[in-house]
Amino acid sequence: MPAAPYNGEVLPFFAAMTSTSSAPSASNFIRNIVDEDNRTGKWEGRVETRFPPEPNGYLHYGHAKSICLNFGLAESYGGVCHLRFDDTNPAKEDQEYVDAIIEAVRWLGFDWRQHLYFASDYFDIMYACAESLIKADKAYVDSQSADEMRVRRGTLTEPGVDSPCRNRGIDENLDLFRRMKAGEFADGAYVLRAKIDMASPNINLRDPAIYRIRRATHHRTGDKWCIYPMYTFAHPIEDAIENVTHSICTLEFEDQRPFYEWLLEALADAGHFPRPLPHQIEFARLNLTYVVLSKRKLIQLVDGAYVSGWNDPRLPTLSGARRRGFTPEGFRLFAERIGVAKADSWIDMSVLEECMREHLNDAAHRRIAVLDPLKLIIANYPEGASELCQAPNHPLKPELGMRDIPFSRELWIEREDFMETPVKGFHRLYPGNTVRLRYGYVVKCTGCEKDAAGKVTAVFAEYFPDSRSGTPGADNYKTKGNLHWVCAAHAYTAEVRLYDRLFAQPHPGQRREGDPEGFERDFLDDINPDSIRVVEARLEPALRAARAEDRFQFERHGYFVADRYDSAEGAPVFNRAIPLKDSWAKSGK
RNA sequence: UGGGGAGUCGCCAAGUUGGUUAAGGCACCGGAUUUUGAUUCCGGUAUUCGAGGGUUCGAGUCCUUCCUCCCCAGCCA
Repeated sequence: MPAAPYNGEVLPFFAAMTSTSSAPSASNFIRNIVDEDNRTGKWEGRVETRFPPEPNGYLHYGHAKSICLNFGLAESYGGVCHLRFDDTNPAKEDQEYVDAIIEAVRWLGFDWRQHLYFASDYFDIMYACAESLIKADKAYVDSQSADEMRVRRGTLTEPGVDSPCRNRGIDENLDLFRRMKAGEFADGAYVLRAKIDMASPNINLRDPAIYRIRRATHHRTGDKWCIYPMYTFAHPIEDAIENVTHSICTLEFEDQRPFYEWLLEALADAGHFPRPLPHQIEFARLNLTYVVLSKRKLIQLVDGAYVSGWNDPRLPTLSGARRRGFTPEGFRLFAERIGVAKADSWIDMSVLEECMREHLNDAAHRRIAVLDPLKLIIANYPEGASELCQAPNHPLKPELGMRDIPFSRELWIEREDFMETPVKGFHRLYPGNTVRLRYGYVVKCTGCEKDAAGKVTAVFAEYFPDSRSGTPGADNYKTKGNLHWVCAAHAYTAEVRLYDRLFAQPHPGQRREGDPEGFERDFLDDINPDSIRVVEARLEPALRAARAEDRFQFERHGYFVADRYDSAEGAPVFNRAIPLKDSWAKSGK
């Protein structure tokens, strides 16, 4: 069914929307942990997760995996998932991103109910936590420069050495920290550090910095603060404040978990938080072929104008996906299908594409579009005459009704559906062959007309008046070919963008066989030069009424969506989300 | 060479305290239906769990040695 513009309602859960999947959630290590917690009663049955983006960029496919994981987990255990903005670094963040992130998560169909939070709302509590750490002699103010700190941190194989400030007295630490807050010192002059163990084999435990002086206007707190907590310190506190039970993050934070636990234990000892404390669990982030997901590379693509912007349909951003015609249901299916584990893995882009097809096949109304028009003239059809043929909106769902398609003497057919001298196995139009014009008549090709350059300019055929679809005579005709067409006199001519994968290589920028030793390949060199093709297509008249974001299957072509930005009332333009599978093309013709 | 993780079919991924023939999905290959060369539907596809030793009546699951890959030395998240 055509998608209505988003109206603020939460989409029903995927399982209820499609007939293609009702598989229960597969078992995974996180669900096992939750099951075990429920068995022991650790959280008294409560499941509370959170999706905690930093508002410093646009969400991409990788975030979709995390969103589906966190919200999906809460959903299936009757819990809640918070949407929390981890806005602890004012230098990088902006309201523009929080708006875009909210829109994207909502688009995916998830509901955080009243649980919309900002780390910046906790700055007072975080500050209080820092003071109590100092009072417990578990934090100190360091006056070393960043360089000095780096040098004394040691290396992967050598222990670090204590800072000269490590044994500063509690009162002095408290005084300095308060003055840091009061704005008495320049940026970088001091930093608050947790006091743990400079010789720890885990570098994250070598007295990590937890508060820094940073004069920058925060998008929410303005200039109220000149000191800001570091992620390391802020995140566990955010989880604890919100009573999060399972704090799910990606693998690179594994080494951070000991600190997460050290901090929360210390704060629980000081009476800030009750036990049990939130449990950090790490999973492998999404890696997808034929695309890049790193923020740095996405920025290069946008800034370098390799794409039209953050919502370019070829970009793996969620705003791009939406514009492309990908669907929330498709993403949920995808998340379910790829699973969750700790092993680094690469998912092939075709898996995502197939998920989109699966949902779209179920949801999209069928329409007819000729993307590369070639004139077909039915010589024995009365000139000036026309009639209406009927076609189902969805062959698998007769209840969705039919629509009328005009038919007359001159039609547009797909250029690739005609061959003057057919290759073997070709059963479309060629001189002497008979095919059915879908929903219309059976027609016999009689020849074609060519221009001086030898290019076919028109194809001729004769129709069988008693072969019309839906009439008794239709059954007397058997054809292998079954072509789509659009009446030339009634066609709606519109721009259609045919998108393809952004990169031509599964691993953009990765060294390939044959590359000279030491050669550094630039991922930009692997951009697919044909990732977009714009055509002027001839569409069946009904398509003129399509509204922004309406999705269709253009029969024999693929799934398309009316562009949400460039479509005007009565004048939609379309984007191809994904082509249909084509075993004929795949066979090499 | 310090620490933390991971290695089960082409790609993902289940595999409870060791117990008959190693889930499932995708892809792929057959075949059936089909007015989309689509969809749908059947059927097939790991004597083997990174490699080698060992324990055991029995090991993907326990022990051991080794190999490979990923992450960590921001006052980023």
